[in-house]
Amino acid sequence: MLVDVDNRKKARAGRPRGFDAEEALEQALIVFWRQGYEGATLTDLTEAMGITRTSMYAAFGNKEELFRRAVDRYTEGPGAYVARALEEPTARAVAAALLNGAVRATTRPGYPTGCLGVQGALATGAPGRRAHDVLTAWRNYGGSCVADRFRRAVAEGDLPPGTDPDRLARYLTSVSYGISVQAASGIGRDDLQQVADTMLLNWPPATFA
Amino acid sequence: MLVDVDNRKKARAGRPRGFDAEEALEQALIVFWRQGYEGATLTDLTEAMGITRTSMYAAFGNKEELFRRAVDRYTEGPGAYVARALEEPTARAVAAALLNGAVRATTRPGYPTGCLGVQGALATGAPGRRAHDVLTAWRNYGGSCVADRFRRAVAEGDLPPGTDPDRLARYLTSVSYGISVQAASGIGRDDLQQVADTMLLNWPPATFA
DNA sequence: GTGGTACCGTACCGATCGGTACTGAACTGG
DNA sequence: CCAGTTCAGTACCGATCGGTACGGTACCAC
Repeated sequence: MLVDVDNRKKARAGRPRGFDAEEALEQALIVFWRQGYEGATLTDLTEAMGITRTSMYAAFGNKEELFRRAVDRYTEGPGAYVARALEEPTARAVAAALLNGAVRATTRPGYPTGCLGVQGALATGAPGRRAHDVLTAWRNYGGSCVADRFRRAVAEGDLPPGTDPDRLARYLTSVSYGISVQAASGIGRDDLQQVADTMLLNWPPATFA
Repeated sequence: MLVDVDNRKKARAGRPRGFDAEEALEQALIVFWRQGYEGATLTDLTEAMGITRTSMYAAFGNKEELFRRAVDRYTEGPGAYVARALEEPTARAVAAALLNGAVRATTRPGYPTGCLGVQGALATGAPGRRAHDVLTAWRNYGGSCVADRFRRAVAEGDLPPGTDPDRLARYLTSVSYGISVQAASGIGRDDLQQVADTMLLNWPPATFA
């Protein structure tokens, strides 16, 4: 496969693509989000994307690659609150942004409830193993970023000395994932916000060894 | 279909069943647990159960019914800690039993990681909708039982007056579901126990307003 | 024994799975 | 214009999906 080094506006030879790949990916993302990797069939996906199977395979490779691309888009779109949260100036603000962001992202009107990173491929058969691994890595990477952020907070005196940043990060992300599961169960935004608020009211939690 | 009113030891006419239905159900439970409803094929299930498709359909009806039976067995087996937790004498003991039970059940050696009730059918396509609904109801029922237990605790003065039992239950179950997701991500038992311990160290959480 | 009944295994069902070969059509560079 | 390239739609691929028809077998009541 030739690498398209110059992928700017310069028109390539041949018939130009007849659909917006980003918009199509957005629709695929929504299907994966609502139905999970295994529950989303090629027919479901391409119908939502408004293109044929052939066009999908030409543009994205295969179902697995499409899923990967959808996860990337999710990370930069509905899941972007995570990266933004990590840039907050204090550990408390990080926790608040993460929890409030989770509540909003998992109950966004017009979008599926819950979190793609949680429900996209939590338990799968053999054909979905790759997707499962992708999301497991996605979750664990996110958790490690939070841990790193808290490590810095401890070093900066922003968190009590002796705080275990890994433990605190795991606790925080657990609540975040719990919110996602509750959202997928149909719990409303206000009730989930109470969960987030409850955690923030008790922040930072005692964690003495 | 005739209802088998007298299903006790009295031998029915015809050739007796050549396998242990309970043991077969246990194996099916494990497959559903690890692969989810949609990810578990009839071939996966029957091979694990050690019986043919015909025997499975004769004994359990169809895949959906088998899943329901597996969920029931899960509730009475690995998930029995929930019912036991609700019988603890204090709200704190309830929370401790629930969290410790979740940690142990989701990281049981020889069993799949995570919780069947969470990962069995969190996001599905149309064919898995029933399974999805079954587990959503399962989770919400469990949550309502915890809320009822906390309502009693408030009435008994076991929790601070003004405590919102629904809110507290949602918070607790969220952490429990979060533990399940983390377990499915491969987080080990010790690390998950820290999550449970962290919550218990901060119990009961402040929930004013 | 004999008839009736339920279990078991094979072999198969239509439908759908993810993925592709092939045929034109639409465009660019020369 | 023409040659070369890429896109799109149809029609199809083998494999597998959940589910079943059917014939043989093992057991019970009588």
